[in-house]
Amino acid sequence: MALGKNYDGQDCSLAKALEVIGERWTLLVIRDAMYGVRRYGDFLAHLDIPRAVLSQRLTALVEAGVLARRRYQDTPPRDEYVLTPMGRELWIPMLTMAQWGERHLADRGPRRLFHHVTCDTRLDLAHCPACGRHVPLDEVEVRPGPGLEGNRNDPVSRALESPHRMLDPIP
Amino acid sequence: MALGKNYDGQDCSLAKALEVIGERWTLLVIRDAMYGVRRYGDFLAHLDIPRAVLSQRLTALVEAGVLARRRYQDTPPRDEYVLTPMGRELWIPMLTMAQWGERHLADRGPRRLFHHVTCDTRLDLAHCPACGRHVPLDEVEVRPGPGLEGNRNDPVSRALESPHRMLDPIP
DNA sequence: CTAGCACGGTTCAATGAATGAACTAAAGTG
DNA sequence: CACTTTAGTTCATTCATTGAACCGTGCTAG
Repeated sequence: MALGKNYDGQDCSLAKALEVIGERWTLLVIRDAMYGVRRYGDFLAHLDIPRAVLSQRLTALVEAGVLARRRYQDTPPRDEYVLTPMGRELWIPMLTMAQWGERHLADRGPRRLFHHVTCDTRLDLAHCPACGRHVPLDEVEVRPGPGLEGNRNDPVSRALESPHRMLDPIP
Repeated sequence: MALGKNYDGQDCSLAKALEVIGERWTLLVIRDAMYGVRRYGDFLAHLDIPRAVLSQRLTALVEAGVLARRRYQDTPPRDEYVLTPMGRELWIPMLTMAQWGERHLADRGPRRLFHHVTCDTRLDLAHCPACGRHVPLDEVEVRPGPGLEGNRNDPVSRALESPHRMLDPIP
């Protein structure tokens, strides 16, 4: 196996998934895309990621089919990165992973609460505990939780200090 | 931020979780522990991982509370690595991630099928679709799926060619 | 009693990836 | 025309991963 991101001999779907989303920074880029971040500069400011790494990750995610690059204005020509349906489906692993972190690594309580907007129920796992239905990403709202530090001042952090519908663009 | 595994400014539970489970190889080590792998040599043979990296990951996971190191015989003294309750809870993010990989990256169908042993239902997501209950790891059985290549010959790969109860030690 | 072996590591040089600062380029604005 | 905004690229340095070799403990067979 070469150095780097592949797990060639593994014959395992988890390993295949990790070849796409397992690199450093990648899942945080996708998390931001789920929050509605679409522009290079917004990712950059919210993640504190080296520019070269962000470029590489965005390109790789577009190639993998997780993000799509889309022209949103012509003068000047500007592209944005939005989640594909395949990318949106990462919502469930991401939520369950974040909730695991919340249970075991957050000493001050949850930082963000995810609610099913159609019934206002707080989510746990992938099914809405109230209505039993599977909850798609665009029916979810994030709200600040008691554990949030709020020590950041970029546009994304500020937008997430109030309830925010997932996938809605950041102002 | 230093180079490496931390995401210091993030104030996010997903980032905190990724500091523990986001490094290269780490989730595959945990996957193997869920299959019942416990010994250094078995991890080594199944993962094709450099020895130094495996040592570092096992030590880090023990420090983080995901694995516990336990003496299982005294002559000669031998330790094994087993999942803690905190580690077992990673089951749900791992399953959902693997199923995402299966849906989008496996061209030949699923490699492994996960069934709820109490009702024999194939699992999708974290709730058993038949009985509606949340499915804990020790009620799950893995079975080979049609997409499995079966080109490996270490003890773990061989054990997983027939149905195997999760967490049961590898023979 | 001793040579060999199994297991669970550590050490080390080489290679590749991440980092952060500086630079580039295209296009619009005052 | 100078300046800004956005979205990158380039590059030297630092750090992590790799794979091969080595180490140490305590059996085990002759």
